[in-house]
Amino acid sequence: MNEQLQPLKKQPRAGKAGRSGTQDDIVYAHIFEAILEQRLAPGTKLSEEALGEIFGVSRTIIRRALSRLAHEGVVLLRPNRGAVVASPSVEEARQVFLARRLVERAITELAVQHATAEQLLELRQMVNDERDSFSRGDRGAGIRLSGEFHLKLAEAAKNAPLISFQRSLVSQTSLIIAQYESGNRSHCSYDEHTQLIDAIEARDATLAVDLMMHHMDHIDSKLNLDEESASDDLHAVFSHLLQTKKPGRPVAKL
Amino acid sequence: MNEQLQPLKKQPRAGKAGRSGTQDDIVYAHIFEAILEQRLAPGTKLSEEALGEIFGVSRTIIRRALSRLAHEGVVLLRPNRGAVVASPSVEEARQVFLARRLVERAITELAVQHATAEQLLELRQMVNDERDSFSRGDRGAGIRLSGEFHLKLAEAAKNAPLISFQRSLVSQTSLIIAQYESGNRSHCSYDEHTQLIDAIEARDATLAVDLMMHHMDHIDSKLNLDEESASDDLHAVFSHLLQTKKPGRPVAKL
DNA sequence: AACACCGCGATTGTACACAATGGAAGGTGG
DNA sequence: CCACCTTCCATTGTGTACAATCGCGGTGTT
Repeated sequence: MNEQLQPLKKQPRAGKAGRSGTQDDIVYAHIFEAILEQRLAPGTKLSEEALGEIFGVSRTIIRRALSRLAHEGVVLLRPNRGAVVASPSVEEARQVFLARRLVERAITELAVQHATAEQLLELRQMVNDERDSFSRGDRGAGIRLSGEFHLKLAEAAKNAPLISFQRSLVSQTSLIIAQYESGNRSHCSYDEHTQLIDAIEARDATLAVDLMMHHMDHIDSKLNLDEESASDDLHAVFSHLLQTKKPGRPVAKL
Repeated sequence: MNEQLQPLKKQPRAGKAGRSGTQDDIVYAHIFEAILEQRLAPGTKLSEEALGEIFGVSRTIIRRALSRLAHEGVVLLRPNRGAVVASPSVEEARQVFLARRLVERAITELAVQHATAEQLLELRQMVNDERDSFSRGDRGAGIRLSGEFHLKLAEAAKNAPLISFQRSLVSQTSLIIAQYESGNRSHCSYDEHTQLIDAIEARDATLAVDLMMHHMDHIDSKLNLDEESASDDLHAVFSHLLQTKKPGRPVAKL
């Protein structure tokens, strides 16, 4: 029953002993990462007790983490029925992408105004990491890092509500990509990220926004959202019916 | 020690007794309302035990409600120090308003496309309620209803992420208005709301967006955010220092 | 007299025990 | 043989007890 995932009990805590409040974040981060890297498939049931045992904490902590994940839209919390990894429908995916275009445009404009040299440097570093995991063939990490790039960009926009919203949107986008990505093409071409940074550094708002919008187009076009999504869509439809303890075994009968 | 606030124990619950899952929402809604109607001043400490006694539920429920309020930005959750009513700084207020302009523009455009006749009717009804509480002199309810109008409009836009974001923004805006509103002028002139509905019903996107942007301007202009906010700002700065058990008594010495 | 240290009280953080809900399997009647 | 109902079990929802942490006041020392 226990897959090994991460044995991580509470670590010895190299730093201050007082910050016990980090346990939530550890659990949250690990589940989040697992979902984005598709080690947890959409529709998988997230039992509180099982997770508690895995991470070595009580259900209280797990529950908080799940609640937070639910608020960001990557986990679906059904009353009295437990939590499952969200499986966004095509319509939900469309809504997320619409909202993202909106937010990304605003963030880009603001980043052109406010981004510091240091932040631009950090952004370039992230693109490097991204390229590394791509060449390493680590698809999951690639998706995650690509998301973190957009989140970092949001921070450069210096608007707290937008950052928070962007975090939620990026999370859901990553989930959607993991679920719907068509080919083996790269998810977020890091070239585009580099060009974007250049435009921002040049303080060219028009160009930057333009690049960002094209970037969004490219992400869209890599997904099977439009018509041909029948197969994946079907999977999404059924995935929340199977109480998939053991993913990969097709239980539903056609 | 016990101010009377709301004696409300758990109400007899006209409906089913089984749906105890609503308790969260009840507590959440009441605290939220109390904050928006300024019965709870910014900076007021929200003790879990006290709230639990007031509402007749255990700390577990209170904690969830507070966590949710914190996520929406109307409550500040300090680790090991408890929760206080948020007191947005001028800078934070600016960021919220910037984000709102963005979102309101998008929502308006989408509402023009998607609003149904029924939704428009509901919106008109809400404006009526708003006018009523204004004429009744119930400022708190007015602020709340005005916020609910904008939230309802977001629902007409039919985009779940935007609705969720708008809820958070409206909450924070209401708090900001409660904290910074200058005169006794009406917060959200319901005339503008009516005109907005008309424009949406006429499917005139340009006009509707224009009206909405002017509406935002008017809200801005009623606040003391710009320069003269010294006094209120000072209050905001100190308010999170006083552990105000008994609000209304100025403890800090100028 | 002022600073620093130590212990105390109050409040939050965590874990656990019990109650309640929902689904599933088994039994019975048509 | 199928459908419906009943019973049971697994899992979540809630309350509460205990432990940890933080701020505060007293006391001793320089």
